[in-house]
Order: sequence, then C-alpha cells, then structure tokens
Amino acid sequence: MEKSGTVQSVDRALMLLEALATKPGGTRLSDLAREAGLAISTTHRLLVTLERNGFAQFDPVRTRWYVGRKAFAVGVAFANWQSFIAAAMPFMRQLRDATRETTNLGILEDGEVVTVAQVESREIIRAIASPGGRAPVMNSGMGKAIVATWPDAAIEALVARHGLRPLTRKSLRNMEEVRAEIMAIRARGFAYDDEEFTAGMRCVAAVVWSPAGEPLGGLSVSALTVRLAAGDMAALGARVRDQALELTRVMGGWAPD
Amino acid sequence: MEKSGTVQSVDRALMLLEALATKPGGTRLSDLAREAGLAISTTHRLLVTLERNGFAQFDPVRTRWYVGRKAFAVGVAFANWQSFIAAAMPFMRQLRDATRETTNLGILEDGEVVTVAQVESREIIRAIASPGGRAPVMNSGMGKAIVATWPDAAIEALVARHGLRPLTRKSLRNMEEVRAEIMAIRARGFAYDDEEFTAGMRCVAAVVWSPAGEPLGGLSVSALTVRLAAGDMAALGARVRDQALELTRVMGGWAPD
DNA sequence: CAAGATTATTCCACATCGTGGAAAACTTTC
DNA sequence: GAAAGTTTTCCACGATGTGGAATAATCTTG
Repeated sequence: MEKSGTVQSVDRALMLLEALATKPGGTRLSDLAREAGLAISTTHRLLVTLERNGFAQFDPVRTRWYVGRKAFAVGVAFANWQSFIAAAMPFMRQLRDATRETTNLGILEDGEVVTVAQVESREIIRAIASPGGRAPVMNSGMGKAIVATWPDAAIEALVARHGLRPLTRKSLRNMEEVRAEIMAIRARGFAYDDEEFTAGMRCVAAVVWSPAGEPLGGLSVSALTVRLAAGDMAALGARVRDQALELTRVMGGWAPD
Repeated sequence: MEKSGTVQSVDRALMLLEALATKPGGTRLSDLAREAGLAISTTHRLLVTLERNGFAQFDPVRTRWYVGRKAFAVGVAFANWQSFIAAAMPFMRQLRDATRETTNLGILEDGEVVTVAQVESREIIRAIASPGGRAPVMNSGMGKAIVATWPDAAIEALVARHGLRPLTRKSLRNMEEVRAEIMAIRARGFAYDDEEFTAGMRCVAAVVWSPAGEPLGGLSVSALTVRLAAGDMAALGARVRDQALELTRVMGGWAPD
C-alpha cells in the first residue's frame, strides 16, 4: 500500500487515466504498463474497467487506448459550472458596487438553496454567509425566486416533501402563506427574504435563466435590516431582476413568459 | 463481480465520481453512500482515494464532498483537444474544397506524427490515411514542418533517438539530407513529403501555432502524384501555409519570427 | 447547555477480489 | 512463413477491499 488509507486499484486506475489525458494521440497497452510500472495484465484489466465505465476508449484498428468521453463529461460538468460562476462574477461585482451590499449566486439542490459564489460588501458590518452555505428553499430569496417559476403542483409537492422551517417569526408557516408569496413574486419578478431565514437580515433575489429557458440559479443582494429598509426593497429588487436578466442574456439564456 | 472482467473497486470509485459531478453544490458522505448502495466505510475510503488523487475534494467546514480539479483537468485536456480539432475543421474543409484534395491535421508524438483529423477529398481516387494513423516524423510533411521550428540540436537529438526510416527510394537517409531539408523548409515556410513515406503520394504541410507561440500541430494537403505534379507543390504549399496561419490567428496563436 | 440523534472516522477479521506470471491468441516485421 | 512482439485470457495465491462495529465528532432539539 503506497498511500496510507487509499484503495490501491483506484489509485492505479486514476494514474492511468491521467497518463491517457497527456496522450491525445493514444497509447499502446504495453507502453502504458511500462510507464506506470504495472504488469501488463493488471494494466489491461484496469483499462477495460475504465473503458466499461466510459472513462477510456479503445481503438481496435490501431490497438490504442484514449481518454473516454465520460472523463470529459465529468470534467466539463465541473468546468461548465465554474464558467457559469466566472461569467456571473463581473455582474455580481457591479451589483455589489452599485448597492454596497453583499451579492450572492445560488442554486437549488434537493429542497435547499446552496450559495455557490459571493461578492462581499465592503461595509464594515455586512451580511454573513459563505459559498457552500445552505438555506431551506422557502426561507431563502433565491430559493423562492426559483421555485416561483415552477408549476403550482410542483411547488406543493416540494413543500409536502421538505416541509416548511419556521426559523424566525417571519418564516412561512403554511401553504396559504406560500401561495400568496408565490403570487407576489410572480407579479414583481423578484423575491424577498424579509427576515425569514435570519432575524436582522433581508435579501432580494431574481432568477438567472439557462439557454434552455430553465431556471439556472438565483442572484441576490443581502443586507442587514439596519441598512436595508423594508420600503427600499422594491427598488433594489428591480435592480437585481434587471441584472439577473442581463447576466441571462450574456450567457445566451432566456426567460420564458 | 457485477461487471464481468472489471475491477469492482474502480467501478465503484468511478460511479461515485460521476455522482459527484451531478452535484456542484456538494454532497454528504452518508447521502452518497445511500445513493450508491455502498457501506459508509467503503464509500469513505473510496472518496478519500479520489481526494488523494485530486479527483474529489472535501470541505471540512461544510462536511461535503465535491468533484476535484483533477477530474476537471483530465476532462478539459480532452475537451481542449476536441476544441482544437473542432476549430480546425472549417479551415480543413475550406482547404479541401479549394484544392480538391485530402487535408489532415496532425501532432507530433514521441518521434511520430499522428493524424488526428482529416477531411477527405471528394475525388474517386484519393490519398488514404485515417485519423490515428502514424508516420515517422522525418518521412512526413507535417512532421518535418513542426521539427523545422526546433533548434538544430533538438533535431539532431530526435534523429539520434528515433533514427531515419528509408521507407521509399526518396526517404531521407542521413543527417546531411536532413539538414538541407530543414533549411529548405525554413526558407519556404512549409514542408514537402515528396513520396518519402509512400510511393505515389505527396503532401505539403505547414505549422499551426499555439497562443504560447509553440508549434501545436501541422496542417497538410495530401494527393496522389498523378494529380499533384512536383512543379505545383510550391503554389499549394503557400496556400497551406497561409491557411495554417489563418487558423493560428483565429485560435489566438502566433508564429515566432 | 445537556441529552439524544446523526454522521464521520477508524479499526480489524475475514473472505473476496486484485494481482501478475504463464499460456494462448493475435498481429507485425523481415 | 517464421520469428518476434503484443494483447487477451486464465487461474492460483495472497494481498487487499469490504462492511460491521466501535469510537469520535458534530448537529439538533428542548
């Protein structure tokens, strides 16, 4: 066991995968085995395993091994995600500079909103949440903005499955409140979290759309209640909605009617 | 053994990697184990193995697992390569249409040239070579075009290591011939394979340059000698050189002096 | 803040599986 | 067509991967 606590055959397979990645023109079994310091039969079995899983491919005419499309798919899933965040960052910075408050980018995942990127306010006292942070969908501006784009039946199914979290005095507590909230969001084109997740903190959020016209994620500005009066949320919300639409446009997305 | 002839722990590790790829927001150990139908301790060990190899990463603050940058690196190595080929295809088609002969894109790999993409002539009788096909560097137009951009010492080292292959009566056979050929290529800006690899077949080739000013690969047109007279190679070579420079420009590359 | 619940990490006995050498099959070279 | 080289398959053996249990850490609830 070269590395303490790892699975040797997985270590070896990944080493072969990386070696294949450096050889776009492909390589032969025996060359790869020699380079990796493995028995040919071992190398063969590991390559077949990578192949069966789509991470390698074998050209029987040339008798050469190549990286497979699954390695590409896995890597590009990651890369696309990073490029979404990279594309969003200038818009988030602009919005932060315009509002002087923290801006966030989030996605919906299994009944929760995950903050995947954030540009912090330069103010001394600022709203605190970090990338990777999570909130229940119905306590979050970004979550409610995304979910408001769904059919009513899907929203009810989500609430039935995940419940409502009365985290503060202002959190949504029943389906009547949820329905009224969804209608208001649809009318405005943006959502509020008015101390529904954390007392003392508000946010406004709008949806970023994908090229397939699906809600990709949410863009939001969050601030402490001492700095964002309830009366100012509408104007700020319109600003965030416009910025989310601009980001959508730049990314080749579109908002359905 | 669920899949005949594969390595179970590698199958499992790749399945976990793919699962992580669908969760940009990360996932918990116990959730992933449940989804994968594996024991928690098994899943933990496999994830640690992926992590040690850079294919997964663990955020100890959030206690969540994510795809790692190596998956991205491996996938993007593949994707970048495909995008070079994709970018080149329109230029190869243009060149094929203008010349009515087969065009090829190739790279240098360990003393050989590998054809990585090809647009075939529409003529009934045409030059035959296929993607993945290989030729010794000094018998190939693309190979000689690339190598001619190197320092003389590097060329001599390559020849010392890989030798010369007298495949036809016109193949290069000694260093004097090699030096003269390199000088001629440098003067012209493109290279010939004048029946040096296969009797009856000629090609002309020029270099495509990377954004780092390195020779990325070669672009060539190949034809049967009955259709490409020796006297026409210079004009065709200039055409190929110009197209290679245009492709270089479009890809953000540049040719050093 | 303590208790309970849940999740993550580590350990270890056991048997399953991964290993690599050898044989067989196939391909390439001269 | 023989020799050499490479790939594929087989199989005995023991090394390693497995998963349940124990332990540690973290989170949730009241």
